[in-house]
Amino acid sequence: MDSNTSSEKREPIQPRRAGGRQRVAELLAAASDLMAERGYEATTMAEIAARAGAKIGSLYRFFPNKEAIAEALLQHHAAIMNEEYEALAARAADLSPEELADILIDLMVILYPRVKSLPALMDARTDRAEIRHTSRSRALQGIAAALQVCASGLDATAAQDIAVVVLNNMKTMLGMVLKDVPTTPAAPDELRSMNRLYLAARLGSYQRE
Amino acid sequence: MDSNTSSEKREPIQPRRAGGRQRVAELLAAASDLMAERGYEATTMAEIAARAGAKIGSLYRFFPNKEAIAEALLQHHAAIMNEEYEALAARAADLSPEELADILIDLMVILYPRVKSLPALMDARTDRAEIRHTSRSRALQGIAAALQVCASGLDATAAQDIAVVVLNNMKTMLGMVLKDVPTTPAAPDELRSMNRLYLAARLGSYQRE
DNA sequence: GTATTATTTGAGCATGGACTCAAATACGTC
DNA sequence: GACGTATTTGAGTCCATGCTCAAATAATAC
Repeated sequence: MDSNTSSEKREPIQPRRAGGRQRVAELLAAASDLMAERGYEATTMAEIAARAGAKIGSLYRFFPNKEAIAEALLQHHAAIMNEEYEALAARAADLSPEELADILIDLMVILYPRVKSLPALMDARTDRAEIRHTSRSRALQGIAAALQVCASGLDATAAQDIAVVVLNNMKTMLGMVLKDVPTTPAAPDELRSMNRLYLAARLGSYQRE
Repeated sequence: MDSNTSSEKREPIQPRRAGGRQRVAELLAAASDLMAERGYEATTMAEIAARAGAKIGSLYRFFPNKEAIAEALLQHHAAIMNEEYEALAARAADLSPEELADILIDLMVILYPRVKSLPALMDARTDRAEIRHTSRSRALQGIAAALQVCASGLDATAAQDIAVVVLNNMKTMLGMVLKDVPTTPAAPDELRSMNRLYLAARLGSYQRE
């Protein structure tokens, strides 16, 4: 219906002074917190500015629109996740399936403080399908890689399939811990044990040592 | 900030003619479909009316506000779920843990066509926490009951804990089937086998026969 | 100190969407 | 067919929120 008829997608202005860089950081932090609390849609631009101690105009100086904030946050999250999954693959070699299972199941919980708005952004019903898919793929890839390192001989396809299931377990655990979802006290342990049982069964046959 | 100062919460007008009852049904069906597609927030009252072939004024005759639609839908869903879980408990007695696992894992998928908007309504970030919690509890209770029937001797607390995990597996399966989430083709089978493994391990010891 | 440029400010615009209401119309009943 | 009531209609109100912009202010360079 429209397209790039005239107004080019005005690209974000980069801060050029220390103060500006700090503002950007504060704005992103405020946005991340708010979106984690209320969700993407329910978080207003005015609120973001207010929580960062800035005025709405400052917010729009550095971010052309709300989407841009989401993108910046996802970008940031992606970097952190990459890092973390690489670290995991590095030490997965000398882990038993059970140990790997226990590490994975808590991984999102441990990462959470650094990527608070990730769940809100992944759930949001905007476009942005692309970057969301990328983020998810990266996680799956990271998990699959760790699985393959742990169970050498496991083929890539199976690793992907298992990763999908394990990623869901990780998300479930995060939900339980955040009390997004009311849970019985022992439920996390149940989840942990299911995850362990599953990976032991699925990776057990490939285990060297 | 406000409270019930004056305007009583005008209670919904009940249709008094056949035409009215049909309208209500059409409106609810349209709302359910749209909310399933777009989510609660993103679904507008105008769209709901339009899809039902009605005008906005008709919609507001039978539903005082958007929340009321959500409530009516959840009410409806609750009834269906109750029914289904009772039926399950009735036949759980002569099922092996593995069989029960396989039935449960697909239960949401099978139920889905009749409760399309349930996920959207459970995810929505409105108040309504109460009714949402009720809905979830009912599901957990239903699952726990089936587990206890299948594994007589399983105590109620453990049944609840296991139910929490199984319910999450059910939701995950629904997500996979609906392609809410991109998945490898074999991932559903992985999930199924994990669920079976888990319930077999957890309920196996109690099994009679 | 003066010029230049980055940053801040906040009133205000534009849009969309929840919700209202008085008048018109359809239905049912006698 | 006339009356009463249920239902329909849709233009219009209100308000929240994303976003704009010209003017003020602060930082930096010389």
